[in-house]
Amino acid sequence: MVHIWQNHWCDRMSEDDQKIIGRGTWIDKLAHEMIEREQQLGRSTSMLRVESGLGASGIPHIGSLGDAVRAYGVKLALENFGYKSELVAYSDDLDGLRKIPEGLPDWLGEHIAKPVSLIPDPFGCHDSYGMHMSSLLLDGLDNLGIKYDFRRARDTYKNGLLKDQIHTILTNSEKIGTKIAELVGQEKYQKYLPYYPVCANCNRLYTAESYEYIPDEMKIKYRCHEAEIGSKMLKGCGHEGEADITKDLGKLAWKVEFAARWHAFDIRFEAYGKDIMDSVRVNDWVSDEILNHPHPHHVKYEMFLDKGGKKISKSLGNVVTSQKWLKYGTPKSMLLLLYKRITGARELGFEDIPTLMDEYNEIEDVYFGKVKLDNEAKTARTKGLYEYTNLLNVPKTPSIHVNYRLLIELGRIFKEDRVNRITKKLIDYGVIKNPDPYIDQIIQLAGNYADDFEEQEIMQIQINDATKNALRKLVDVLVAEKDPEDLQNAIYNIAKENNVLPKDFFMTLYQIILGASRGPKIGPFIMDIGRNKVAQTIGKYT
RNA sequence: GGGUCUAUGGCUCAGCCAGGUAGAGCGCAGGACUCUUAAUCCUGCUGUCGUGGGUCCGAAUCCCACUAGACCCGCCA
Repeated sequence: MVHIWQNHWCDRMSEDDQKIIGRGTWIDKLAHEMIEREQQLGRSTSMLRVESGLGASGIPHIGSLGDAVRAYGVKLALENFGYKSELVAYSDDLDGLRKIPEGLPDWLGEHIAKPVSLIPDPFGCHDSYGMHMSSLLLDGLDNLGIKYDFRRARDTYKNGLLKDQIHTILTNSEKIGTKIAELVGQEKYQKYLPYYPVCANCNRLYTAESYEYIPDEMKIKYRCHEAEIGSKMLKGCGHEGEADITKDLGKLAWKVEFAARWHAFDIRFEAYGKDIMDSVRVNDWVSDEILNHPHPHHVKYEMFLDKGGKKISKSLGNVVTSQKWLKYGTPKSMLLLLYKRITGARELGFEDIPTLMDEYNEIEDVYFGKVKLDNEAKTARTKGLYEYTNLLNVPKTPSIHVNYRLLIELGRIFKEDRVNRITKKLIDYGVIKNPDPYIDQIIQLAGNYADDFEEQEIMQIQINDATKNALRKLVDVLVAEKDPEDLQNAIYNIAKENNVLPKDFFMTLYQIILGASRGPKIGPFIMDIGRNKVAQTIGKYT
């Protein structure tokens, strides 16, 4: 009966031409749309380049990483459809430093408004502040196995790669200024040129105001005066100068810069966060109408928010970074997070790691056919998600699955010699058959999680005289030579003999030994820790 | 002023972006591990899917309106 209906539905679905595109994920759909659009535009499809911008002004959080990871996913999908593609990772290291990120030294204050690539690295390991921040992000990408073509704003401008675009934009500045006001209501570019030179005297960016462009010489006239950065007024140095747009340092304003880059690098796809939606609208127009380069295909995504629903700020210190994530979760758990979906607001925290770790195992089971889903399209999509999570390079055999939450629980209990003890427990439980290097790794990760996110059960241990007597008896038993299998019973009997409710006695023991109100079966557990050691601990309470 | 997202069990959320049986964790109830307490495991319970319309054979899912909350833009990048 049911089958007949399902066939009926399937017929319907195929009549509606619901063919699965690529591997059935949003990534494939996006790549497909993109290819169709390029064909309609009649542009060459010999190289479909995708881009991701990397902020370089603060500690890169998982959102910045997500932009690049997802762009890479699109690249993979394009290749899967038979096209050549590459990912350009572009570091905005000519952006000026606007405020000192939390936790970084105060002396950065004197570098406010300077391009981050001209500020010394506070950590002392890279050529500049900007390069340090970019490197953190690139390191994150490397850890995930993502390949990219790295480019820097500083080199791009210094080598004059954008000079033609800058020239065209500046000679059309009036038209652009009017359009910006019309599109987003921002009027300043009706007065000023959308180009910020770096002041040759004081190295500052936003204080140098450009007031005239000399097309024949490709030079900008500017004066360095006071400007408002954030909520603070910043004094300019009063310098007046000329900047050569083909080689001197300076940069286009964001409202027009993407367009210049898209044209110069021939970019066909770039995702963006909703915070720069307006800039993208303007840039699309500039790209289409001023530079005659049909703008790249886009997809908009929501920001990652912290658990309180606040925007994760790049300049705040305490955020979810890929480096911290990998302390608790595998690279694949992070890729799964980023490839699962792109739409929707997301409140994100480390507490999502356990779910993702286990979810990876679930989709792996689907991929290898161990678990069947009812719906064909969903099966395809889930398999596709698994493939992208493995960057289209799937393992030949499934990994050994151990529930991550179980490992966290065990991690809270076993702190010393953790890997060996937990492995032994897992074998006792029948979860695994033999020790395994991969499982060792997961135990480490879950152990780190247990250590850093221990739920602090603040409780007062109340011990009455009867309990104290019982505890003393127990210590006697523990230090004596005794057959371990009797221990569970012995504890139970000691409680009863001393008129203590077994339930309460066990709880007291957990509180003393674990600092928690519950725990594993206590007899074997005490044997695991060592009788003498437990006797000592209990002794302190008698 | 402009824009986006969110609303699903007691709690936290997944499912929605490619419509086809309403899901998970926590919690709660019962059971298994020779006995009593707990880890763990198994089973079960908890739903007018924010409101009102629309499309469809079929809507948590797509469209429109509304309500409530959050966020982004209107400095700058």
